[in-house]
Amino acid sequence: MSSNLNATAASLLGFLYQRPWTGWELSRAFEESIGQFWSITRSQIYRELRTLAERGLIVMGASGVRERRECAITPLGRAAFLEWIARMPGEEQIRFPLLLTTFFGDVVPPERLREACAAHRRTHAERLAIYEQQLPGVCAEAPFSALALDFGIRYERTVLAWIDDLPWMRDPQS
Amino acid sequence: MSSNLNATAASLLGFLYQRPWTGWELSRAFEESIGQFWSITRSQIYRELRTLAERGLIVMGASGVRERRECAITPLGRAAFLEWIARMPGEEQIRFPLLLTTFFGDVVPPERLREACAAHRRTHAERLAIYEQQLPGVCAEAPFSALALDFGIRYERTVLAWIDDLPWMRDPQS
DNA sequence: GCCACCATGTAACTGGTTACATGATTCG
DNA sequence: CGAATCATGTAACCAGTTACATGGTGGC
Repeated sequence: MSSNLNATAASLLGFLYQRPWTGWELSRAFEESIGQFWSITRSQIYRELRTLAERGLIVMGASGVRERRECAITPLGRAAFLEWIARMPGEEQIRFPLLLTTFFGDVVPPERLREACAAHRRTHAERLAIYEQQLPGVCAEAPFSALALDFGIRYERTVLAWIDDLPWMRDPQS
Repeated sequence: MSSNLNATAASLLGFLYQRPWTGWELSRAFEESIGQFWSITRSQIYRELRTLAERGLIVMGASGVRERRECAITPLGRAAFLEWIARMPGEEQIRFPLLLTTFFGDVVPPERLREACAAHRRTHAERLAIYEQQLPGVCAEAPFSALALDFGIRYERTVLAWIDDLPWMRDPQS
């Protein structure tokens, strides 16, 4: 078969594997689960859903209220997903602007470095708190998701520790 | 001014800030330094260099041997870079296929999970070793780069620890 | 002097983001 | 009932990737 799925389309199939969803619901589901490590925008979701439908991997129901349409996976779609998910996953890809700021830090005013790091620290601390709060529930209900969530927790802790150890975040005056 | 630089173009200016480079050299420089956390391909480099030249932020020298052209930053380019680098950096973005595999792991044959994790473990261990070997030199020569490298080291250790704690990597038989 | 490999670049395609439009719902 | 907000989707643009072309260089 060698279904030419891209990872974004495939992960949509992953959700659809369990039950039908609308585009909007999929968007929310991503945001609330794997979104931090596989982010996609709504526009992309709708586009991929369209092409999945064209290829017969899903079927789209009739428009309900407000153009809302449920998408359901087909047997062909199930087969394509199972094939995709069992393949060797590619390398991760990270784009971390704060690391660019650090890398070129010798031309950045130290006060800006401190501000930027402090701001990032806050959002990472918040995310960590949310993850930790979610963990017990997810562990009980979706053990595989919990393993991904565990990565998130470890990742956020790593980022926080790194920020805290930056020279301009430790010295009272740098 | 509000120079509309994207992060990729801006980081090229960051290298050019110090001295002239050719496109090829920039590509190597990225790979060997920040590439893991801000990867760009050669095609992109050439395209961005062209538009930077059109906007007067760099000048491109005459073709030397084999079409090779040195690019040099202009005063306008310097100003644009300084402005860009002092702005608040955006959120990081991660796309980690192995996490998708894990997230949807309940439909993946355990043996495949083990293989995939083992393969990733190897490449992450290799990267960690390289980073650790580079650290002393970088610390001495480019302290800001060393801080970014330190993030890389912490990150790789986190990934390795996470993989090692996955249930299918610990149990003798899962 | 030929073969393999390294260096240099472009073009076309695919995927991701931003901006916009508009129809339901809710709440004061 | 009017304003604010939530839900739903499209279109256009921009960034990133893949595939290709071709000219030097170095080793045998």
